[in-house]
Amino acid sequence: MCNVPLVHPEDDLSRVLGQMLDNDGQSAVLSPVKVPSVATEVADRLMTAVAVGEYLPGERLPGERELATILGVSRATVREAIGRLQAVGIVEIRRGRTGGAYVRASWTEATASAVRRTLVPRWAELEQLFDLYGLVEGMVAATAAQRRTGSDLSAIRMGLDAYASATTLRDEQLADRAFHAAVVAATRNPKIRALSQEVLTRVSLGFPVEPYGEDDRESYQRALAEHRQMYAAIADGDAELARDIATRHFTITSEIMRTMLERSLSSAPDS
Amino acid sequence: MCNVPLVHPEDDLSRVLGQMLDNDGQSAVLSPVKVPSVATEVADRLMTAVAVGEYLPGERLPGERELATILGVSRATVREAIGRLQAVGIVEIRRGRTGGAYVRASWTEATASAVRRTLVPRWAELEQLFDLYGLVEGMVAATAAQRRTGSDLSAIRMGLDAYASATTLRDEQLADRAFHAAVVAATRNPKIRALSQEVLTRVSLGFPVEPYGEDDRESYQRALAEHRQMYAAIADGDAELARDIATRHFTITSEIMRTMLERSLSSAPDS
DNA sequence: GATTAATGGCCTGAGCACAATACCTTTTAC
DNA sequence: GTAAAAGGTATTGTGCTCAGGCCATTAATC
Repeated sequence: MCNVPLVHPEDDLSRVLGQMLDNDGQSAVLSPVKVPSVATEVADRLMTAVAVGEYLPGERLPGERELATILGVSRATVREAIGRLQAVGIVEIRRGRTGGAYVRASWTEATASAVRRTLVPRWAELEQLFDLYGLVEGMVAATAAQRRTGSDLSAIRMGLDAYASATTLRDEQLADRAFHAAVVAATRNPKIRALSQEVLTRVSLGFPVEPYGEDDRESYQRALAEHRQMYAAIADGDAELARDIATRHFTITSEIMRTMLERSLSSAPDS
Repeated sequence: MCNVPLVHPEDDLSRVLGQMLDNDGQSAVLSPVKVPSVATEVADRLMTAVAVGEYLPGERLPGERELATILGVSRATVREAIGRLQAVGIVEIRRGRTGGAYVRASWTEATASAVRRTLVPRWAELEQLFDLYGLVEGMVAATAAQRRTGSDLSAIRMGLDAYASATTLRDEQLADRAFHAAVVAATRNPKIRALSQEVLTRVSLGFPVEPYGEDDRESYQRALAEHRQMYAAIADGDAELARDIATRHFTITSEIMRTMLERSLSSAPDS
């Protein structure tokens, strides 16, 4: 009654950013309001989880009931969200005792179809996002180089070593995440971390786009080399070098997206 | 039936960013879902408009019916949103023929109260946002320096000249907006513009925080000098210089916020 | 000074998304 | 073969939002 908050008191103060990142850079202030449904929000979260590698191909998402509890929504809403991931080919749903939503592992026609339906209409927008992604990650790396403490550095080092010694795809992926997480943490600003993760999600559109392609040794070697360079630059406190390396490094994502797009177009370029 | 989009097809692809920028940088993927109401979204839009200078102190926002039409929501929703801005002291509502929601011009107790209720509980978060703001604007300036075309440069020049020759507060403000808008446009990426504007809004929390303080010549001179330096750096294509200048320049905002906070605390530090 | 127009303030009813809950069906572990 | 665990389905209630009309207030206009 006497404590009406400006927006949301605790949970939500910056969601507007999303709204604006959508409609190009136009002043969206006077454009029609569009509030996402809860189901859409949940679908976004799950996509993000997959994109970030929280759930790897072949792994199972939490059950519907569990997700409903965790997310604080009804099971019907979770079902609708999962249904969208299924429709788009991100997960495959199995019934029965060991059932659930499993992240799709390999490239199927359903995946290709999903790629066509999502990447093609958005490609122009994605080009802008790739650009932004590189810039933001460059900013992150440069800031990390300037601010990293000794413990930050050792955390990054651990991620690097783990990545270098990874044998399985899973280890590789985990180490990659740990490395980048450590770099972002070295900026010592949680908001930067949030920005970085969000831009990644927007860029990847829900597909696992980290260099986890099936046994792609070339990408791995390149990523490893760039990780090493990035570590060195951050250790030296060379912000500009770190920025350059990071900006280049994260073009991997856009290249993967490009590859996916081309593959989907060549496989069955119909509707 | 066969075209289920990943998230939203057209209107909404990045809103999640907001959600995540809120909850620190924690992995918000498994946290409870919170979808904003339409009323909250509208309140955010209006706050943004005021923060960005779309409506200056003393000016009137569009009428309830008009806003409802423009935003595509019901009048009841607009009313609720405006009610929040009023409760928080951003606007003052007048009735009758020339009535409407007027942006509060001067420092009132209601403003002080609003500041206490919004700034104080969020100060730690705001410090992080100030930091992010400077980094992002530095990134913008550096990118602009690298990519600006001749026409970009002349647009920036126009904004600079207009700012230098501004006599009224209104002119000053408009020129400042034009200058910064031109710089952002020079990055040639609408997504960058969206990011910049959003971070500004989050930082300013709905208060007009640009250096439009009542006849503050000192701030004006400083801003003018920094604008000149920034223009020169961008014209020279000196990305690093532009970055440094911009990062410093945008500390003005955080300083103004700091001043507001101190003023509100000294005036009536009760609830 | 009376009229009129423009505005905010208020109310009602319909529609819809979501939550809560129970129950059914399928599949697998034991 | 049975029980457990998971997805599939249906029902009901609630709160938010919209649409629309009407009232109250103020100021411009005649």
